[in-house]
Amino acid sequence: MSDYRKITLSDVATRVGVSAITVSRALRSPEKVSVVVREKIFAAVEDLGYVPDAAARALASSRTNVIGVLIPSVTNNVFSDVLKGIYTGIENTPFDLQLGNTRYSVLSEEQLLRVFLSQRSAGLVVTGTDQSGAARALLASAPCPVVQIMETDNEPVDMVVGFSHYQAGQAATEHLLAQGYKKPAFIGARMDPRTQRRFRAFADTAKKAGAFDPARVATTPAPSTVTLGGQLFGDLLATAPDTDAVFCNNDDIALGVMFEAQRRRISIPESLGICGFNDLEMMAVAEPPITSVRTPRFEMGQRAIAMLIEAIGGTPPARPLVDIGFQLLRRRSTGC
Amino acid sequence: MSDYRKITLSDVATRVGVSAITVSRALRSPEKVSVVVREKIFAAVEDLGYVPDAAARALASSRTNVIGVLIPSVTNNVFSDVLKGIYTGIENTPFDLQLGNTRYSVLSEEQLLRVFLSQRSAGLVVTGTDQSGAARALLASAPCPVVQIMETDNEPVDMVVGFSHYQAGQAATEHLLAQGYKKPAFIGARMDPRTQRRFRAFADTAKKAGAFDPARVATTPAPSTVTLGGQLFGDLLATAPDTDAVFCNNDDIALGVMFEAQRRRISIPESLGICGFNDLEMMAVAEPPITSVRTPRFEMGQRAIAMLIEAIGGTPPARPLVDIGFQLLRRRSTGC
DNA sequence: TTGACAAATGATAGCGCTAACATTACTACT
DNA sequence: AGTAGTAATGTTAGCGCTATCATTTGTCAA
Repeated sequence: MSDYRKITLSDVATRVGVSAITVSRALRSPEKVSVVVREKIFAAVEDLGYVPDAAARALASSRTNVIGVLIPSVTNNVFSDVLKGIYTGIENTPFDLQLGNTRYSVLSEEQLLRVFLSQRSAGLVVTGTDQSGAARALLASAPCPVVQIMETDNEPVDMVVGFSHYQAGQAATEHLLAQGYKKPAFIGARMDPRTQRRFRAFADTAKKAGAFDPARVATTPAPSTVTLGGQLFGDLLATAPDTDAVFCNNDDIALGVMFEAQRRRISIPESLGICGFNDLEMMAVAEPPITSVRTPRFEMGQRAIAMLIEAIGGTPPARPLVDIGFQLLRRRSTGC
Repeated sequence: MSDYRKITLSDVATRVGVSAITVSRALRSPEKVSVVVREKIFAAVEDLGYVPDAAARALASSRTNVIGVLIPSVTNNVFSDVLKGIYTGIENTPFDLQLGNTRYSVLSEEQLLRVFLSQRSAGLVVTGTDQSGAARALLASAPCPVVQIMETDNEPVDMVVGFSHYQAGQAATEHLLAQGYKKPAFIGARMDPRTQRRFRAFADTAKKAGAFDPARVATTPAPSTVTLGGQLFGDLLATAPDTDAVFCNNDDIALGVMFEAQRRRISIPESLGICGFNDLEMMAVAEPPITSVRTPRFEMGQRAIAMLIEAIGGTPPARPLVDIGFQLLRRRSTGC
């Protein structure tokens, strides 16, 4: 690779005996080049191992094949599942991904957005609908399609794929109440906007049933872990020992609650009902299996990219708002 | 953004009253520009909201700020922890990340490598040391620094940050034997090269103690999940019901084994010892807590990027081979 | 056969930046 | 004051590709 000269368009052109622009056309819009020439060009490309220079193309055409993706965390299970869907969605397309980690900061998000826009991204995927004012303005006037993912509770800028976190929280809470639990609690970590909507749903629904007590709410801004779930459950029992059910922020928290309950010999589901969120794969096989709300994370990523690519191609989807739904999975941890 | 003309270097230059190249220098190597001019330039950049065009820079300098990262999976916990380290490592550096998902295929890996090399990546991070012959050749003659991560068992191409999976497997197996287990089993999914090295260590170590029985090995090429752990454990008990300990491929499998054992009322650690691998956060708080081998995944990513950036800067680290070690965490699941 | 028109190909310029060399401004010393 | 030497800035050209417009070739009807 050291004394290796880069193979360029004109190398291919010379080899075939045509001009560089014809090679460019053969690669970009093959239908504009005669079949004979086209095939000779493809053969030469293969032969020489020509790989187009993305930077040169971007500069010349002032377009890129880069889709910018803004997510708040690279480690969180939720987003890695969404990412997997996104990666699957761009497979066998000419698009590349550029990931931006906002770390749950609207300011980082705004800054990354500026970078992506200045680099003429072909499209953008952003998480949630709670951007800063400036960021929303940037998105609204972005020269490329934008998909917001994760939630449908707010008004989207362009397209959106998600589900209603409020409705999901409501469904979970109603389930706990329907199972006969009288004193439900909420445990939440990393109270991001979506978690907050779920909490609001919990509070509203419990209130309506006369079962809401602010003492039965344990939250923290720290990122959620199984350990933290156990600790918050401990805190909760200290202030509200009569708690008989917990709606957890997510499944990590729920697992922590389960382990801590087992440690304290609190019987699940008799003395304690547990409901998680996201339905991680292990929830179904835990002992006992844990009730959770399944969120179609992989599909969300896939759909988002599919819509984006369609829109980049010039045919924006008829329905720019996709509610991908959720599903309450009733399991033994809530007496099912 | 629609009828918005891109702000370029010469816009800034005109504003300040210098030539474009001076602005370029002020941004690239500030020490070559007088303080007075430099500050005026910075002010103008801020003022106009100038953002350099990465494509133009790449084309002109035939260098990029893109570090290519090749990992076999975007969802696996192990790699998402490594990724987190990598992301942390490039924070506040001028570098961007481009992720390539090889999906455990050496062919995909080779292809992605070609793309990254043709796009003049500033540096490369690749997973493992088991590339295809062609890929190894590409890496060996790559015009940029390369860091291999995850394992130190093989000869690296350039730099490497990892640990010995063989030694880790040995330590785990010796621990099971030392705890008095006589009939240890191995359960593994997604038998990638690193898992295979751990298995080889298990087999060698058990053999040496006269405790190896091929009937007590359950593996599958499918990706590991908690559910799969439970199933493989069931299979294992069907063929080797006298198994008294399990060394698991990873913690997901170990959790599955634990839940399945609980379901079958097999007491842990009395009738069954369980040892996992990776030490996911929840292992310490599971009930019972599960013995595992802690692997410094975050640190591995961080160190890898730090070394790479040093090398890109022209000062390759003195020791290009970093064994970052591992740690056996003895917990109740093996009677500790 | 010729003209009209479409299809196929080519020539030219320029995207925004930096490498390489050229020039000018400044400093220090004889 | 003059000169060498360095620091600061400028000029020119070109990275590899594509947009735009120009030209050539091919096709078909009259």
